[in-house]
Amino acid sequence: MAGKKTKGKQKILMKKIENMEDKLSTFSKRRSGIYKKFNDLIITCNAEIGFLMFTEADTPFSFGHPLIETVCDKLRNPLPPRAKTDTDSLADAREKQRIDRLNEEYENLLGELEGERERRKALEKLSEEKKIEECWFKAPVEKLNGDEIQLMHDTFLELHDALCDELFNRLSLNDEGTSSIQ
Amino acid sequence: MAGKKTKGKQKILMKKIENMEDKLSTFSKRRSGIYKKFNDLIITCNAEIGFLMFTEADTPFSFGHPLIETVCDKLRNPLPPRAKTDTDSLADAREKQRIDRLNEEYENLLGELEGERERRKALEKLSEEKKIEECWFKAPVEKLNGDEIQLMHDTFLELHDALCDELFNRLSLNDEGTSSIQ
DNA sequence: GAGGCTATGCTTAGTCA
DNA sequence: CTGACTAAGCATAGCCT
Repeated sequence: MAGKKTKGKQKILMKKIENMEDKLSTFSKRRSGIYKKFNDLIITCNAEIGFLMFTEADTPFSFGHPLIETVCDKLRNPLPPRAKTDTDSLADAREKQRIDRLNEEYENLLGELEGERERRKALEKLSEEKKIEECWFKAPVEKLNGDEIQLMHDTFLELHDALCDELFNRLSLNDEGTSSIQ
Repeated sequence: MAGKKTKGKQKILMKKIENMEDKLSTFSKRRSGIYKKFNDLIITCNAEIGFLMFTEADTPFSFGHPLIETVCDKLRNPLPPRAKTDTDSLADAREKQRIDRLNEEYENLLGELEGERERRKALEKLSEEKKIEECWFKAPVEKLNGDEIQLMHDTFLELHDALCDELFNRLSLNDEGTSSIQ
């Protein structure tokens, strides 16, 4: 065989993807990839994660383990800072590490705050337009037992089919040329 | 040449890493990797991201887009100003002062952030109550408008991802025959 | 759009500094 | 912890269905 079947993964320039279809595809695939990495960290390092994301169109996505609220609550009640620990050089070393961490956290917190404001604005907008969004899927999937998770999965597939049918019907009626469904 | 220089990346079982040093190393590296992926999504797809994570020891890490430049620089240059010179008592004294100042600012920032969070959560709750009343999977799909159905569809994909991940993880764990999730 | 495939770019475990 | 390096595991862009 001379030619190869596909070009394989090609290098992509780090810039905004203008083509809408490419962008949606990339977004979806990469989001899945990130979620998988979240799971890895949760399992291997026992981490707790809260994640919120909005697309250009303000479509919300979230991920939380355990419940996203639990993670957020932790931010409100940080561990009491150690007042003093100047026992030995080892303690000093720890202090230094702590500065780095605190610095990093402080910078990130600034971003977090800014992000939080943006998100609130987005939510307000959604709320006004009565566009209810992500709620139930924030349920702690991790806490379900095997049967429940299977049932949920099955139910999902059913509903997904129903949605696809509905979408298909509407697209058929509306034809194309207007805003398409993602 | 007979032997190879390193073993390269070896497959890692999806289970909790017990060795503390390995765990810290893995955590740090993977966290960086995830941040990089955040950046990719932000740039290519213009996404807005808020991320919060706690280690077992409740060490906080966060990431937030807008105001991202600061965060990104921080990722690439952990600590620009000070070199990693060895211990100097004068420097140590300053470090300690810095801790207090940072802590103070940190607390202030937390307060602000909490306010924003409070408002956002209130909004989220409003949205949630409205939808969680009825079993979501019984919702009459036909009665949703275009935007709602699109949103619902996306949300299902979210759940599906979560479910698949969960199933996958449980299968992986079962294969290993060890402990439960987390 | 989702799902599957393939080739290739990207990430990272292991190791040392 | 941070950084660097290598090799191999993984993720994914481009295609196709």
